[in-house]
Amino acid sequence: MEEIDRAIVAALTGDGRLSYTDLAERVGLSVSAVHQRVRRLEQRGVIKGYAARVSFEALDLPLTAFVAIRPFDPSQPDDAPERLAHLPEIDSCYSVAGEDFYLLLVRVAGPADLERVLQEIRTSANVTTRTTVVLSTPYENRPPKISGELTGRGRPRPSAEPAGSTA
Amino acid sequence: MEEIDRAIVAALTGDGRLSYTDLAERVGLSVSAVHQRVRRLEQRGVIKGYAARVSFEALDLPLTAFVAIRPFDPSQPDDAPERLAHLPEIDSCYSVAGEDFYLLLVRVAGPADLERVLQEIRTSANVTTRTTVVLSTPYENRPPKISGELTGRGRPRPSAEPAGSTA
DNA sequence: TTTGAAATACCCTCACT
DNA sequence: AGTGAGGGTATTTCAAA
Repeated sequence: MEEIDRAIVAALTGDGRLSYTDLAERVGLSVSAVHQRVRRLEQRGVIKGYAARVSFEALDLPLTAFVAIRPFDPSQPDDAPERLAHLPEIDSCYSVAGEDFYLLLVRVAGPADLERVLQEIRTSANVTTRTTVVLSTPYENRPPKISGELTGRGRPRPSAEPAGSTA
Repeated sequence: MEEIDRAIVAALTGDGRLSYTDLAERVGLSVSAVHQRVRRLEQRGVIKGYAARVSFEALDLPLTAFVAIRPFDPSQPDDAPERLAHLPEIDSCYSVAGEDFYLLLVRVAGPADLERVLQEIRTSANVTTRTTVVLSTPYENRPPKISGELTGRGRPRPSAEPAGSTA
C-alpha cells in the first residue's frame, strides 16, 4: 500500500509532468486510483508543489556562491532571514549550527553583482559575511531515495492507531 | 518578445503543471504560440525539466547538513564527485574555491544516519570532512528573478548569427 | 480504496496568416 | 512568429463494489 505512494512520489520527483495514465501503468493501478492518491499526497503536504527546473546559466545567473553570515552585534534580535528575504539573488537560507548563524546560497550574473549583493546583505541584516564561490556544480537537487512511511509531514508514527482516536 | 519567454519561465518555475491554456491567458498569446515557445525553451535547455517539490520531513529525511570535504592526499586524482555520486543521501555537490574542495548538501533521517554517511563519504572518496548541521530552513530553492536574454544555456550572445552558420 | 465509464478540458499538429 | 480549428488523449467526477 505505502509502497505505491512511494513509487508515485519517486516518479513525480523525476518527472513532475507525468500523466496519470503513465503513472497508473507504472504502479499498476487504475487512473482514478492514482489520481486520488496524488491528490491525497498533495493534501498531506508530502507533495508541496511542482516546478520547472531551469538553467541558471540560461537565466544569466552563472555565478553561485555560499555566503556565511553572523551578526555584527549578537545581542540584537536575530531576524536576518526576514530582513534578507527581499533579495531575489538569495536562493536559499539555512540556519546552521557552528561558527556562523546562517548560510545563504546566492546566484548572480557575475562578480560585480556578487559584490553588490554582499553589500546589501551586510547593510540589510547588519551582519558580517564570509563568501565561498562555487566553481562548478557536479550535481544539484538530486531526487531523494524514497523509503519509509510518507507521513503527513513529520516523522513516521511509532504505531498504528485506530482511526479517529485523539482521546 | 523576450519578455514573453521570461513570463513563461517565471510562471513555470512557480507552478510547473500550469496548462498551456492558463499560460496563454497569463502572457496574452494563443495556446499554440505558447506551446511552441515552451517547446523551444525546453529544446534550448532553458527549461531543463519538471519535478514535484516534496517535503523532506514527510520523506523521513528531517536532518540536513553541509559537508565540506578535502582530499586526504591532494596529490591523488580528484574524482570525488563521481566517487560519491552513488550515495543517495547527497542532494548536491558543489566544487568550491576556498579552503575546501567540495561542499556537499546531505539529507538523512537522523544523527546515526549522518554518522554512517560521513564514514561512507570519507572512505569512498578518501577525504576529510567538516560538517555543519542545518537547524532550520527559513527558505530554500526560491524561484530566481528572471531578467535578461534567456540564451541557449550560456550568456547572452553579443549579436545574432544567420541560422545554421557553423562554417 | 479501487474500478470503469462518461463528460469536460487539454494537448498537439497542421494549414494559413 | 502567431492564429484557429481539428482529432486524439488526458483529466476529473461519479456511481458502484
